Amino acid sequence: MVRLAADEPFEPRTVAGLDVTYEPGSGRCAAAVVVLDAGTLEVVDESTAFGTAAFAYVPGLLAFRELPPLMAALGELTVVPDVLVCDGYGIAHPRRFGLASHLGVVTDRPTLGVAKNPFTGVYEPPGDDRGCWSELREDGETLGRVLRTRRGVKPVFVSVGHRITLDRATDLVLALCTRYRLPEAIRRADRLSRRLLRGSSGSPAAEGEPGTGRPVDPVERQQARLRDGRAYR
DNA sequence: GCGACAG
DNA sequence: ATCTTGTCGC
Repeated sequence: MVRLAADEPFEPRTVAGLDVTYEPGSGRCAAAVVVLDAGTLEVVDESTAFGTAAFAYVPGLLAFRELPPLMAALGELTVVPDVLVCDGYGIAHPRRFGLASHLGVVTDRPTLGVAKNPFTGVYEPPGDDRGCWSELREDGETLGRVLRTRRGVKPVFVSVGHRITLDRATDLVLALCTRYRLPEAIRRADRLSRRLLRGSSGSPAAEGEPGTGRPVDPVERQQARLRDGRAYR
């Protein structure tokens, strides 16, 4: 297994953005993963999965709600991304283990979290220019950064998930924010999951690629990959 | 005790 | 997260 040393340059070639969209009334949801070329930001691969929320949203338990559909979607990818950009928090969590942390451990991939709203910790507003940031702290420790990705816009909250430093996470987020407040990878995943959920009313299991000898069910396919040691190892 | 609280 | 039009500003 290839593992980077703490001070080794981190040059991801592919970056995955992840997101889940929910249907208003029911617990029906759609997860999407969009993989971009880290240099050109062009789409390299994308995958989706339908799901049903197992329980109502509870602050602090987001990972347990979104991990299943996100893992199902990840299992549909044809590539293993170099880093996962999650919609939410990593270490900046009441128990220091948010969605990005979970996804990192389960996939054994570098991960980071980008949140649109504050959760836990205190901070001062960062400067108005793109790239300005302030520390998100709690109990004398640094949990993440409040980062301005565009001049004058509301900052985002960046935190480490797994196998990445806060410096690299910050750099990567800025590199992914070329035109909007949020990283391009997350915006793409958001759009895809929305489109998927809107454009389907009945059968929640109409996904899959026919003709391939692999399992059509996302969960089974992911399990098969793990058995073969080909995914996230 | 009360309020706040990622998506 | 989602319900939702127009509107102000760069």
